Amino acid sequence: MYWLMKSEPDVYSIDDLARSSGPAMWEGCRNYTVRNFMRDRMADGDLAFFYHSNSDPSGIVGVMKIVGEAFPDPTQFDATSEYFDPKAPADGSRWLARNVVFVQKFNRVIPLNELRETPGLEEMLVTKRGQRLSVMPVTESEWAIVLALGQSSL
DNA sequence: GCCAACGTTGGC
DNA sequence: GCCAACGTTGGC
Repeated sequence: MYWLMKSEPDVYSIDDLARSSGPAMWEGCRNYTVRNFMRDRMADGDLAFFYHSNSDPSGIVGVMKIVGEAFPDPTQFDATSEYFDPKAPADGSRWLARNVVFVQKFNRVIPLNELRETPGLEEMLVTKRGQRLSVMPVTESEWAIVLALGQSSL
Protein backbone atom coordinates (compact mmCIF):
# COMPACT_ATOMS: atom_id res chain seq x y z
CA MET A 1 0.00 0.00 0.00
CA TYR A 2 0.88 3.65 -0.27
CA TRP A 3 0.67 6.22 2.51
CA LEU A 4 0.88 9.87 3.39
CA MET A 5 2.44 10.70 6.74
CA LYS A 6 2.41 14.16 8.29
CA SER A 7 5.02 15.81 10.43
CA GLU A 8 5.54 19.39 11.48
CA PRO A 9 8.94 20.27 10.03
CA ASP A 10 9.78 22.26 13.16
CA VAL A 11 9.53 18.96 15.01
CA TYR A 12 10.83 16.55 12.38
CA SER A 13 11.41 17.39 8.73
CA ILE A 14 12.38 15.46 5.63
CA ASP A 15 15.85 16.97 5.96
CA ASP A 16 16.11 15.44 9.42
CA LEU A 17 15.14 12.09 7.91
CA ALA A 18 17.60 12.52 5.04
CA ARG A 19 20.39 13.15 7.56
CA SER A 20 19.50 10.07 9.57
CA SER A 21 22.08 7.35 8.98
CA GLY A 22 19.75 4.38 9.47
CA PRO A 23 16.03 3.88 9.95
CA ALA A 24 14.20 6.56 11.92
CA MET A 25 11.39 5.84 14.35
CA TRP A 26 8.02 7.35 13.41
CA GLU A 27 6.69 7.90 16.91
CA GLY A 28 4.11 9.84 18.83
CA CYS A 29 0.95 8.93 16.92
CA ARG A 30 -1.88 9.13 19.44
CA ASN A 31 -4.96 8.43 17.38
CA TYR A 32 -6.66 5.05 17.22
CA THR A 33 -7.42 5.17 13.52
CA VAL A 34 -3.76 5.88 12.84
CA ARG A 35 -2.73 3.16 15.28
CA ASN A 36 -4.92 0.67 13.44
CA PHE A 37 -3.47 1.68 10.09
CA MET A 38 0.05 1.22 11.41
CA ARG A 39 -0.83 -2.10 12.98
CA ASP A 40 -3.11 -3.70 10.40
CA ARG A 41 -2.62 -2.15 6.99
CA MET A 42 0.94 -0.89 6.82
CA ALA A 43 3.49 -3.42 5.62
CA ASP A 44 7.24 -3.78 5.45
CA GLY A 45 8.37 -2.11 2.22
CA ASP A 46 5.36 0.19 1.77
CA LEU A 47 6.16 3.63 0.41
CA ALA A 48 4.87 6.86 1.96
CA PHE A 49 4.80 10.52 1.07
CA PHE A 50 6.37 12.79 3.66
CA TYR A 51 4.01 15.73 4.30
CA HIS A 52 5.03 18.90 6.09
CA SER A 53 2.11 20.23 8.13
CA ASN A 54 1.85 23.61 9.85
CA SER A 55 4.36 24.85 7.33
CA ASP A 56 4.58 27.57 4.70
CA PRO A 57 3.43 26.12 2.48
CA SER A 58 2.20 22.84 3.87
CA GLY A 59 2.59 20.06 1.36
CA ILE A 60 4.27 16.90 0.17
CA VAL A 61 8.04 17.09 0.20
CA GLY A 62 9.32 13.62 -0.59
CA VAL A 63 9.15 9.87 -0.19
CA MET A 64 10.14 7.40 2.50
CA LYS A 65 9.81 3.67 2.98
CA ILE A 66 8.40 1.64 5.85
CA VAL A 67 10.85 -0.96 7.11
CA GLY A 68 10.03 -3.84 9.43
CA GLU A 69 6.92 -4.37 11.48
CA ALA A 70 4.96 -2.27 13.96
CA PHE A 71 6.28 -2.19 17.51
CA PRO A 72 5.28 -0.54 20.80
CA ASP A 73 6.04 3.18 20.74
CA PRO A 74 8.60 3.61 23.54
CA THR A 75 7.63 7.25 24.09
CA GLN A 76 4.34 6.16 25.68
CA PHE A 77 6.36 4.90 28.67
CA ASP A 78 8.77 7.83 28.86
CA ALA A 79 7.62 10.25 31.55
CA THR A 80 9.91 12.93 30.15
CA SER A 81 8.36 12.71 26.68
CA GLU A 82 5.53 14.91 25.49
CA TYR A 83 4.02 11.69 24.16
CA PHE A 84 3.99 10.00 27.58
CA ASP A 85 0.74 8.16 28.27
CA PRO A 86 0.33 7.31 31.97
CA LYS A 87 -2.58 5.02 31.14
CA ALA A 88 -0.76 3.00 28.50
CA PRO A 89 -1.01 -0.75 29.19
CA ALA A 90 2.36 -2.34 29.99
CA ASP A 91 2.22 -4.58 26.93
CA GLY A 92 2.61 -1.50 24.74
CA SER A 93 -0.34 -2.40 22.58
CA ARG A 94 -2.01 1.01 22.78
CA TRP A 95 0.46 3.07 20.77
CA LEU A 96 2.66 1.73 18.02
CA ALA A 97 5.57 3.06 16.03
CA ARG A 98 7.18 2.14 12.74
CA ASN A 99 10.65 2.51 11.36
CA VAL A 100 11.07 4.48 8.15
CA VAL A 101 13.98 5.19 5.81
CA PHE A 102 14.58 8.13 3.52
CA VAL A 103 13.99 7.53 -0.18
CA GLN A 104 13.97 10.91 -1.89
CA LYS A 105 13.31 14.60 -1.40
CA PHE A 106 11.34 16.26 -4.18
CA ASN A 107 12.72 19.17 -6.17
CA ARG A 108 10.01 21.30 -4.69
CA VAL A 109 7.18 21.28 -2.17
CA ILE A 110 3.86 20.22 -3.65
CA PRO A 111 1.52 22.51 -1.74
CA LEU A 112 -1.89 21.43 -0.52
CA ASN A 113 -3.49 23.94 -2.89
CA GLU A 114 -1.85 22.32 -5.87
CA LEU A 115 -2.98 18.87 -4.75
CA ARG A 116 -6.54 20.23 -4.57
CA GLU A 117 -6.30 21.64 -8.10
CA THR A 118 -4.69 18.61 -9.74
CA PRO A 119 -6.99 16.42 -11.84
CA GLY A 120 -7.17 12.91 -10.43
CA LEU A 121 -6.56 13.98 -6.84
CA GLU A 122 -10.12 15.14 -6.10
CA GLU A 123 -10.66 12.27 -3.67
CA MET A 124 -7.23 12.31 -2.07
CA LEU A 125 -7.84 12.24 1.68
CA VAL A 126 -5.33 14.93 2.57
CA THR A 127 -7.29 17.44 0.49
CA LYS A 128 -10.52 16.85 2.41
CA ARG A 129 -11.76 19.49 4.77
CA GLY A 130 -11.46 18.47 8.40
CA GLN A 131 -9.17 15.55 7.63
CA ARG A 132 -6.75 15.40 10.53
CA LEU A 133 -5.25 11.93 10.42
CA SER A 134 -1.48 12.07 10.55
CA VAL A 135 -1.21 8.81 8.63
CA MET A 136 -3.57 8.04 5.78
CA PRO A 137 -3.70 5.72 2.78
CA VAL A 138 -3.00 6.94 -0.75
CA THR A 139 -4.34 5.13 -3.82
CA GLU A 140 -2.05 3.79 -6.51
CA SER A 141 -3.26 6.35 -9.07
CA GLU A 142 -2.86 9.22 -6.59
CA TRP A 143 0.61 7.97 -5.84
CA ALA A 144 1.62 8.03 -9.51
CA ILE A 145 0.20 11.52 -10.10
CA VAL A 146 1.88 13.07 -7.07
CA LEU A 147 5.17 11.32 -7.79
CA ALA A 148 5.18 12.82 -11.29
CA LEU A 149 4.54 16.28 -9.82
CA GLY A 150 7.35 15.80 -7.34
CA GLN A 151 9.81 14.77 -9.97
CA SER A 152 8.90 17.66 -12.25
CA SER A 153 10.86 20.85 -11.79
CA LEU A 154 7.93 23.27 -12.17
C1' DG B 1 -3.79 33.66 16.65
C1' DC B 2 -8.34 32.10 15.08
C1' DC B 3 -11.41 28.64 14.67
C1' DA B 4 -13.71 24.57 12.22
C1' DA B 5 -13.64 19.89 12.49
C1' DC B 6 -13.51 16.02 14.86
C1' DG B 7 -11.54 12.67 18.37
C1' DT B 8 -11.61 11.55 23.32
C1' DT B 9 -13.23 11.62 28.01
C1' DG B 10 -16.19 11.06 31.65
C1' DG B 11 -20.60 11.91 34.13
C1' DC B 12 -24.84 10.06 34.26
C1' DG C 1 -24.24 3.91 25.74
C1' DC C 2 -25.42 8.88 25.20
C1' DC C 3 -23.63 13.17 24.67
C1' DA C 4 -21.67 17.62 26.45
C1' DA C 5 -17.37 19.36 27.43
C1' DC C 6 -12.91 19.51 26.36
C1' DG C 7 -8.57 18.92 23.76
C1' DT C 8 -6.06 18.67 19.45
C1' DT C 9 -5.02 19.29 14.64
C1' DG C 10 -3.78 22.07 11.21
C1' DG C 11 -5.13 25.34 7.43
C1' DC C 12 -5.50 29.94 6.95
